[in-house]
Amino acid sequence: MKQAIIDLIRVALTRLDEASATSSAGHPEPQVERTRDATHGDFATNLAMILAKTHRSKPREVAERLVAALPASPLIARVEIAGPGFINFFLAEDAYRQVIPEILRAGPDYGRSDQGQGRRVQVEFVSANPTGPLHVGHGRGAAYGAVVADLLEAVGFDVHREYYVNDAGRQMDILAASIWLRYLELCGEEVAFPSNGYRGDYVWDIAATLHREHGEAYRADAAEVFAGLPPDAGPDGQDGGDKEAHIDGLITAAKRLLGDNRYRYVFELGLNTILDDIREDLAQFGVTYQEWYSERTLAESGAVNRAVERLREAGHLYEQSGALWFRSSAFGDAKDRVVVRENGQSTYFASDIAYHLDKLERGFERVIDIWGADHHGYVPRVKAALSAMGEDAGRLDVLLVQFAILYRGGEKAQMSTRSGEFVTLRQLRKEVGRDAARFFYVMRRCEQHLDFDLDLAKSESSDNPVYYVQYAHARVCSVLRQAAERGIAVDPSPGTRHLERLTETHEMALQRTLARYPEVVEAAALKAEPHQLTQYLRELANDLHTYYNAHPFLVEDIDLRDARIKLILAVREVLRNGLGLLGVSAPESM
RNA sequence: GCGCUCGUAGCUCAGUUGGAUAGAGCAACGGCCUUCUAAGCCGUGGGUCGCAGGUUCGAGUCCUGCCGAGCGCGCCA
Repeated sequence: MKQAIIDLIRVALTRLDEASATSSAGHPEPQVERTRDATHGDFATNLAMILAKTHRSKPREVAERLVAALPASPLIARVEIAGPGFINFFLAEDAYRQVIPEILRAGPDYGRSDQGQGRRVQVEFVSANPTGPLHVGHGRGAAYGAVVADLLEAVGFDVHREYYVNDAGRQMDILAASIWLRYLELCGEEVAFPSNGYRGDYVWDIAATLHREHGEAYRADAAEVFAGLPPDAGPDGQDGGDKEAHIDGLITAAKRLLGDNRYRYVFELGLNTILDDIREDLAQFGVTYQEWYSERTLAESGAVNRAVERLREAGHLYEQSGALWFRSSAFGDAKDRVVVRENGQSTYFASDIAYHLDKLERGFERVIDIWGADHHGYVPRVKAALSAMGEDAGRLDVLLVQFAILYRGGEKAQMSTRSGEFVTLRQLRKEVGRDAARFFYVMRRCEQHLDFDLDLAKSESSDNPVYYVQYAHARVCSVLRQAAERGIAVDPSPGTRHLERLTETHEMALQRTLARYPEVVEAAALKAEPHQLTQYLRELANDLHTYYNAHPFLVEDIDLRDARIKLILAVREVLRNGLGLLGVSAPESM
């Protein structure tokens, strides 16, 4: 509908150009927007005020000429010039009545478009290290990424969802060592567990699996393990020890005492157990991927070396005190960064460069990374690397998701401060359910800290936005059940018969809201702002509830009744489609 | 110290890329169930858009400087 108005304005512009014989070159794309205020009509454009500058005439005069040049359209009831020079369009009532048959005809496809024209977009999200279960912070990235991906798909992009598995780094070695030490404890060894090790129960579980399946085949003498290690630091870093050196020593000892094969086995057991857990956790959260991309394969395939070589050939590397540095400061980063360490190992950053190069080489037109906001400092260096290799860093968008802070009973509940462990995503799902978790996570702009009120998410009241929207859907279903019980025929066909009977203010408002849905989906997708959709669904639900309270639908007047049933069928379709994009269920009764 | 993000009603947040009189939801107060689910609806009150300048027809939105909050600033991942 918006597009139709833009087209009308374009015609008016060319007519004006022909009349005045001025060059038509360089007309800006007419900006048409929904009005905030119904007294300003349905759509408005500020075009006259923009043109007034170059035409050196008064905005209102330009507006008058534009309006005079507008072709007639059955969609438009009237056009007004208002304020400093706005042109306001009032749609004909018939224009809105087209929306119901359009929705009923399109069904699940209403709101979808081919705007993306099948262009390939990658969305990489969550990508948490497989060193433990996902916590509530990852949950927000998961929900947000999943919805952004689904939105992009809905508007016609070919979306590739990817999880980058950090299966190669030191953290994984620490996990393997942690598992092994717990295993040794199960074997009866006395172990001073390192302050830097992973302490969660899941480490015990994996150790127990190892012990159950392999008995004492992986056992070593604890005294031998800890022999000659630099001392550990205390839990809070006091006592003067070096916890990093200590744990590195433990890893080396584990590799030496177990040998390559057995160490590898422990390592893989930990990785696979946790990855399976993450995969299952996300699947139950309604989050799935096209690809789980292994960091290890990146190194093994030589991609990391190739990326480093490309930087070297481009002349952006230099050596200093034994390490190889990338001159990222020449590309907008705050300082230069090491890509290959003094000990010959490449850094995590080097893998990241290779990974992002690989993304672009795979042919994605746009690459979207969704990171926790604590990683924001890495954005400039990754973009710098792409630029330095001659790639277009503009193809990469990094969206930073702020933390979610859980509240219970008005108190922060995010951390159990004792163990320093986060609440897991699984616990959250168990407590508030998948629907509430999905909805709450995407309710706010991603740059905004999220206050996640657990009590509210669980409450069965209109205060709870999830229930509010879901109830609107259930309510329509309930009315339809009533109709069936009373033997009233429901015709879901997309015809326009009797729709002219919809004249109440509530009915016009509802149709207006329904007509807006495709615009909301498009904006939410292109701007990666799922909260626009949650916001919209609350509005639509509100319109429905208001209507419900004001007018009975199943009235004696058959024509009016049929029209009203079609209207609420359309509402149900849009609620269902919108909730579907959010990964939230649309229950038929509550 | 430097960088990124944020600052809008008592609370949680929107604000259509610079537009018209800044909006919702909670919370507070007052109404509406013999009628399709009251898990709902209607009404009332509530604002120096952190502060100060600047840009222009027009600023919550853009620029500068302060103030405040969060997060970063490793040859860690």
